[in-house]
Amino acid sequence: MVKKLTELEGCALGLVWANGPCTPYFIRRIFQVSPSPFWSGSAGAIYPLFERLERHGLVHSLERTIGKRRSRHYSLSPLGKKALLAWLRPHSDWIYAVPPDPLRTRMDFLHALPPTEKAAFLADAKEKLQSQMGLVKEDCAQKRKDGQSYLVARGAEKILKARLEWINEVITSELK
Amino acid sequence: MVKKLTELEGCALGLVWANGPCTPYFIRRIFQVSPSPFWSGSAGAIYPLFERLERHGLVHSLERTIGKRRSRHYSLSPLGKKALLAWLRPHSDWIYAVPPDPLRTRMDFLHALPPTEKAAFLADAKEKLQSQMGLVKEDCAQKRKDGQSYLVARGAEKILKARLEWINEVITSELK
DNA sequence: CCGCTCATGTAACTGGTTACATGATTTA
DNA sequence: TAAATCATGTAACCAGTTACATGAGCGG
Repeated sequence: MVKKLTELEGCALGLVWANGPCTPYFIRRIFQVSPSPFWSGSAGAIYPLFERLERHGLVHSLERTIGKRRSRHYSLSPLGKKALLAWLRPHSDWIYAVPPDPLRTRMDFLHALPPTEKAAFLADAKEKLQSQMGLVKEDCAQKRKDGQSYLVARGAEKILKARLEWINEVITSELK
Repeated sequence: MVKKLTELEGCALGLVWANGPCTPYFIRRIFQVSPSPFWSGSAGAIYPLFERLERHGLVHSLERTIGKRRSRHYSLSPLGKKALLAWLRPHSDWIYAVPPDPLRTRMDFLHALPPTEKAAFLADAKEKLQSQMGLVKEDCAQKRKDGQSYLVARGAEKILKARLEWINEVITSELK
C-alpha cells in the first residue's frame, strides 16, 4: 500500500492532475493567492514536497530551459493518480468531523479578558469576519467569471457566514 | 516580548487557567474527548509541551504523591496569564480567515473520480456529516446540562450545519 | 493474582516554517 | 544600469505524531 499523503501533498498532487505538467512555483502561487492562510505556499514546503513525491514515484519531472532559466516540470505518474484517488476517497471520518477554528478555540477563554476588552474583542471579530467575507465573495465572483468551478469558494463563503451568525449569537448572549 | 504560542500551547494554557492547577493528563483527556480530531491529545505532544511552558516560565509545577503514584500539577504563573491574554487577543487577521476543511479541499478534485464514485462520495459525505452533527449536538446538550458554556459547541454545530447545506448544494448542482 | 485500564512518560521521526542565498528577468 | 521582483532553491529548526515503555491501581 502507498504511504498516505498529507493534506498538502494530496492537494499538490490534485493540482498537478488538474493543471498538467507544471513547476513547483506554479503550484506555490496557487496556494499563495488562496484566501485561506492555511495554505502558506512557502518555498521550503513545496520544493522538498515535489522531490519527495518524485522519490516515491508519484510524479516524474522534466527539466526545461527557457532562455537562461532552468526549471523542473512535474507531471502525474499512474501511481500518482492512484495515490490521488486514494487520498480523495474517504479513508476515515476525520474528514467530516468539525474542522479546527482558531476563533472558536479562543472563545472558550474569552472571559479571561477584562469585560471591556471582551466586548471589544467580539465587536472586532464581527468586523473582521465581515471583511473576510468580502474577500471570499470576491474570490467566488472571480472564479465564476473565469469559468472556474466556484463550488469550493461557495463552501468557504457559507462557512464564514455561519461563523458570522455565530459571533452575533455570542454577542447577544454575552451582553444580555 | 514573549515568544508567541501555538494553538495547542495557548489552548493548554487556557485550560490551566480555567481549571486551576492540574496534571498534563487532565488536559490530555479534555483534548481526547473533544469532538474535533484536530486535538489529538497525544502524550507525546502534551508532556513535552508542559515542560516547555515551564522552561519559559509560563507555568510552574508541584509534585504530588498520592499513594504510590507521583504526578506533577501545573499552575499558571503571572507571566503565563500575560501570555494567555496575548494569545487570546487578535494579533493578526488569520484567526478570522476561512479555516481549513479537508472535505472542502477534496471537492476541488472530485471529478478525478469516475462519475458513479463521485456520486457515492457525495452521498456518503452527506450521511457522515449528518452523523457528525449528531455527535456535536449531543456534546452541546451535554455541556448545557452540565452548566458549562456551550457557546463553542454551538459554533461547531453551526459550522457543521453550513457544511451540510453546502454539500446539498454541491449534490444538486452536480446531478443537474 | 491476572489482566486491563490509568497515568506518566520518552525517543525517533517528519512535515512544514523561517530565513537565507542566488541568479534571471523586468521595470524605473 | 540600478532596483525590484521573479523563480528556484537550501539549511536549521521545531512542534506534533507514532510507537514504545513502565509502573500503579483496580475488577474479576
